[in-house]
Amino acid sequence: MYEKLLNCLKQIYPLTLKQQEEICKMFEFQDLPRDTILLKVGEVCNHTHFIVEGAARSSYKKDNKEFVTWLGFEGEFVHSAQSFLLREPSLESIVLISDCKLLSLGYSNLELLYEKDPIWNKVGRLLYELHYITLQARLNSHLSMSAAERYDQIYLRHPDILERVKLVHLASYLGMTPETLSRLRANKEKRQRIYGKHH
Amino acid sequence: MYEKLLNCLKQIYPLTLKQQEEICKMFEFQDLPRDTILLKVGEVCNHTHFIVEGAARSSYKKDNKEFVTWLGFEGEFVHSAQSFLLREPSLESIVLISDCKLLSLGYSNLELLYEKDPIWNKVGRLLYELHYITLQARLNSHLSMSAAERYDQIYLRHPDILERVKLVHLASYLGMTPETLSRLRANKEKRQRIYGKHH
DNA sequence: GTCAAGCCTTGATTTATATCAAGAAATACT
DNA sequence: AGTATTTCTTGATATAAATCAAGGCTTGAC
Repeated sequence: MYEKLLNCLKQIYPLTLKQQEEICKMFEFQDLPRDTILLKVGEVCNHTHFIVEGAARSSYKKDNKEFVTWLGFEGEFVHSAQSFLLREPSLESIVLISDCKLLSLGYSNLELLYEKDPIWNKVGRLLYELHYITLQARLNSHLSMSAAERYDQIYLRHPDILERVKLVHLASYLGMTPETLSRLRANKEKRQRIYGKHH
Repeated sequence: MYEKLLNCLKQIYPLTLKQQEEICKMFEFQDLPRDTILLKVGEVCNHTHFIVEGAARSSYKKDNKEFVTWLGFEGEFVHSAQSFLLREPSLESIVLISDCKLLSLGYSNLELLYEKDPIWNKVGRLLYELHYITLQARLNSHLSMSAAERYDQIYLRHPDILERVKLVHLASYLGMTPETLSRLRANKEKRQRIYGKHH
């Protein structure tokens, strides 16, 4: 149960057995059905959830439209960074896309960890550094890529996502309408041939 | 000279006098003219620069077009996160927009700090957490806002930017062409009146 | 198996923004 | 000061993607 979590953390930084034990004690296991709402807009996010199995999405609404800010899968942490870290009402909600096994860490438990052993500040720092780099790449894809390029990129890197996430949500995550995504999917082969000529 | 740096850090986390001294020793002062290239694409970013005075931009090229990923001013740190943290060739370049006074911290000196006192891991973590939240807000503005809304937002929050940054670069930073930004600027009052009716 | 609900696709049309092009302002250069 | 270069504005046109609208699949419920 805790293996995946420990693997994830050990990839960031080597941990002693004692440290591994220490951190596992802080997490609480949850087995939740699909469509469970982990966090609502306006609530303060009090947990970060490590996804052992399943998938989740973060999103917010504006003008009655849903905007997906994040899609998370096995081996990743979910929370509203803005709410969890700044201790303010969340601007986004978090909902399970499929049945999930989660390991959840409360904010106060995380604070205890930070106080107990400085190693956790280091792990936290490294985790956030990586998240930042990932997010920057995503922002760049919006600055300099077309809808088709963004679709092709995710198709290449995470083909599995397409099957696990509803079209509407993937479209929103990629910053386009479901209709556009549907058409891109249908035209895939055609585009591929055209690109081939140039590159 | 070091005041601004220390103020910035102390706002993140309180520092003892000893710690303040310790960190200041690690920074090197630089007074550089506008258009100085701090980092080229393909080089490994070996410093993070704290801007004491002046402004800088990060950007990359694609299809001969420049995309501005970041604009930085007094009181902020500049570096290519991807290159500095992952120790790889940078995907973006960093150029000074105006004459700048910088306090620059080498990667190896930062590592020394991290080893010397665990407090710096905490400070680093908090800094990156904040950066992450800021970047997420920027991504959201691309997911759910129109070009006009993005312009109006920066106009409200950082009206000074408009005067300090060339139109081309601000446009790129906001994810639009210079022509579009120019027109938005010209239409500002007209839009304001229309918004007024609805909100 | 049939019906209903939700999800995806496809087509026609509209719209925001990009592109292309030329001229006007501003800035820097000698 | 006067010219050259860069930067900004404005207009005309093109285009990617959104919106509107309808129909066809899936999936699940009874």
